[in-house]
Amino acid sequence: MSGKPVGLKVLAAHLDLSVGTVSRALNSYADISPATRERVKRVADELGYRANQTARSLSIGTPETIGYVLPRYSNSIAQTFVAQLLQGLGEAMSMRNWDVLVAHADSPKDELAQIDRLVRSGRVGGLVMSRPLKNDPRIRLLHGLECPFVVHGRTEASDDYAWFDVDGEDAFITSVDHLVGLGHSRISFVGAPLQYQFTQDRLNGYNKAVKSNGLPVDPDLIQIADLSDDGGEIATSMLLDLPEPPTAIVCVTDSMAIGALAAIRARGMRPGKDVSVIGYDGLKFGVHTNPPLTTMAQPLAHAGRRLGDMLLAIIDGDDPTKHQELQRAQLLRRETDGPLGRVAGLINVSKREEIQ
Amino acid sequence: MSGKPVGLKVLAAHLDLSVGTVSRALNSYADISPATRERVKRVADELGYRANQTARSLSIGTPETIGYVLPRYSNSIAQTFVAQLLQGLGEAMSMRNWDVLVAHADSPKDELAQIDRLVRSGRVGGLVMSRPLKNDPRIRLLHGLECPFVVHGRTEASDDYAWFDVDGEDAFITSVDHLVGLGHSRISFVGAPLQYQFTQDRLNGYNKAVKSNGLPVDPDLIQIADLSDDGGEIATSMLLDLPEPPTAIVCVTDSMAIGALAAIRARGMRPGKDVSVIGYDGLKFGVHTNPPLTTMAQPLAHAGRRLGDMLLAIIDGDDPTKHQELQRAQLLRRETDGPLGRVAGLINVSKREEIQ
DNA sequence: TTACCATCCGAAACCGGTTTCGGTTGATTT
DNA sequence: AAATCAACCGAAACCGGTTTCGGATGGTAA
Repeated sequence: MSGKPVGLKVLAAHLDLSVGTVSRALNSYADISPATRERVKRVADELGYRANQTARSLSIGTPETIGYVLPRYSNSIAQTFVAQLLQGLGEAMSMRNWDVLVAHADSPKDELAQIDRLVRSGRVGGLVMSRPLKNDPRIRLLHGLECPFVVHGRTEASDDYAWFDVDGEDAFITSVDHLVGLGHSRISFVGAPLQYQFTQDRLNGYNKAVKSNGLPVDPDLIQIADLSDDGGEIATSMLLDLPEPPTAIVCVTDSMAIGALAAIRARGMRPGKDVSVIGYDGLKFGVHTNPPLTTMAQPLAHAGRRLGDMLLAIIDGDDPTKHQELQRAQLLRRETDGPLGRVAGLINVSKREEIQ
Repeated sequence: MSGKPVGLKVLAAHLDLSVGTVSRALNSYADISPATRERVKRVADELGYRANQTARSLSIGTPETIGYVLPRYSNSIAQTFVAQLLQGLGEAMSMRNWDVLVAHADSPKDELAQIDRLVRSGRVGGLVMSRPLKNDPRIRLLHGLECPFVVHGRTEASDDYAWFDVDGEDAFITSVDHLVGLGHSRISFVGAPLQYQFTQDRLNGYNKAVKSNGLPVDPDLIQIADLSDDGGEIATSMLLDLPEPPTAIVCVTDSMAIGALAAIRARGMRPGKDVSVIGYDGLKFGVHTNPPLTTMAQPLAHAGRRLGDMLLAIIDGDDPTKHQELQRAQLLRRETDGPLGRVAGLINVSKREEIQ
C-alpha cells in the first residue's frame, strides 16, 4: 500500500519545482506566491507527504522533543502519578508538535547518566523532572549542561530554575487547622525522609499550624519512614504504640496514608472514627480505600500542562526564574477525617483486648 | 561550564585525524588500527564527546526510538498499568540504547493520526500498543504503514502480527474453578464492552468453566459495563438486584472489581464473606482495597520487557508471526474470595437493618 | 628489483530536510 | 527607453554524523 514514503525530492519532482521552493512553500514563507503555496500543499496532501522529523531536527537544530525521567524510587502504587503527569505534558507538547521521550533509570547514578546522554546527544531539547531532593544532583547536572528544564516540585534553594509546585506548607496548615476544628489536639505527622524537599515543606506547614493553634509540640508525634505504603504503616504503628497516641495523623502522600489506614485497622480501630487520617495527592484510588481517604488534592494533569508550557517558553528563550508557580491544594473530604471521639480511649482498650 | 558540545570535527581536529576515521574508530571498524582506535576513544572520553543522535539517526536510517501510544479511554485508576509497562519497555530498549517516545491522543481518531504522524515522519522505528479492540483500526493502519509493531493483547484475528498476551481464557477458567471449589454455583461475570477482545477471551473462559463444572448457564449472570470502577459498581448493583443474585463475581479487570466491592459494601454486604469477588491484573493497590482484592496477577513489567525484545527482533527483520507469546496468570489470593456463606441471606438482612 | 597484498587512513557522497543568497522575471518609476 | 524594484523561484550550503571507495604506505613473495 504505502511503499516508500514520499520525500521532499519526489514531491518536488511531481510539482516541477525545486526542493527548496517546496520546503518554503510548506513552511509558508513570504517569498512564495500564494498560488504555488496552495498547489504545493494540496499535492503534498494528495501524495501523503510528511517531512522526515529526523532530517528536520538536524536542520533546524532542535529535536522538538522533551524528556521525562521516571521518578526514582517510584513505588508502584504512586505511579498513577506518572501517567497523569505524562497526559498533561503530552497535551502541552502536542500543541506545538513536540513529543515526549521517557527515560528509565535503574539507580540514582544511572539516572544522572541518562540525563547526560539525553541532553548531550541532543536527543531532547528540554527536560522535566519530578520529586527533587533538597539538594538534587540532577539539577546541578542540568545547570552544568545548560539544558532548559523545569522541575515538578522544589529543592531547598529554588531561586535559579523553573518549577511548578503545590504549596505543601499551606496544604498542611489547612489539614491541621481542619483537624483542630474537629476537636483534635494530638496530631501526628507521617513523612518521607527529609532529603525530599516536599517532606520538609509539609513538615514546616505542620509545625506552623501546631504552633498557631497553640498545640503542644511533641517530637514523638513526628515519624519519618520510607516513601511507600509500607513506610506509612510502620510509622503509624509506632505512633499508635506511644503512651499517649495521636488521635489524628497527617501523611505526606496518599501512598503513606494508605499504609496508615492499614496500621490503624490492624489494631482494630476505625480510621476516621477512632483515628483521623488526611493524605496528600488526591489520587483517585483513595475513593476505594477502607474507608475512603480524605486528602489534599492537586490536579496532576494540570501540573503536566503547566510544566510543558513553561518548558516550551524557556526553550524559546524565557528566563527560567520567571517561571515559578505555586498552586494551592484543595481539601478533599472523604471519610477518614472525623470529630475527636469522646471515648477514643475506651474504644482503643476494648479493641485491644479483643485482639489479644 | 560546558559551552558548545564537542562535535565530531573538533574531536577529529584534536586528534589530527579525519572525521571519517574518527567515526569508524568509535564504531570499532576493522580497518582502524587498534592503536588509533584506543587513542580516539580515550580522547573522546576526555573531551566528553557524544555523537549527536539526530545526525546519527538520519545517517543510519533509523531513529533508534520506539513509540508507545497511551491506551485509549484510560481511566485514571488503571494507569499504574501504564507506568509499569513503560518501566519494562524502557529496560528492554536501554539494552540497545534505544528510547521510548510516548504519544498522547485525545480521541480514537486522533490516536490514528498520532500513529500516522509518528511512523510516517520517521520519528519512531516501531510501535507498541495496548488493549486492542476485536477489530482494531490501529492495527490495520500499522499494517498499511508497514511499520514494525507489537501488541499488548490480541485482536479477534491475531495471526498476522506480533503480540504478547496473558491467557485470559485460562485465567478465568482458573478463577471460576477456584470459586466452584469454594462451594459457589451462582457465579457472575462482570465485563467491559465486547469490542475489547480481552473481554471476549475472558468471557469465553468463564463460559467454558461454567459448563465444565456443570453449572446452570444463566445470561442474567453476565453484565457488561464501562471499563472503569464506576462501570464495575453499576454492573454489580444490577447483579445484586437479581431475584436470585450471584454469590460470587469474576471481574474482567481490577478496576471493575474495585467497583464491584463498592457496590457490595453499599448493600451492607461483606465482599469475600457474603459475595466473593475475583479481579484481574494483580495491581498493587489491590492490597489496600476493602477488603484486599483477590485477583489474577500478571507481571506487567515483564510484559513490557518481552514486548520490547520482540519489537527489536522484528525491527531487525524477524517475522512478526514468530513472536506470539501467551503467558499464564496466577491466582493471587487475598481476601475477597471465600467459601459460600451458609447463611448469606440472614447476614444480608441484619446488615441492612444496621445501616438504616 | 618488481609485483603483490594487507593495513590503515583521507576524501567525498549521503541521509532529508531548512535556509541563505543571488538571479530572473515583469511591472513601475523617471 | 533605461533604471528601479518587488515578487518569485533555483542553486547550493548546511546540520553532524555514517559509510563507501580509493590511495598511500610498508612488508612480503616471486
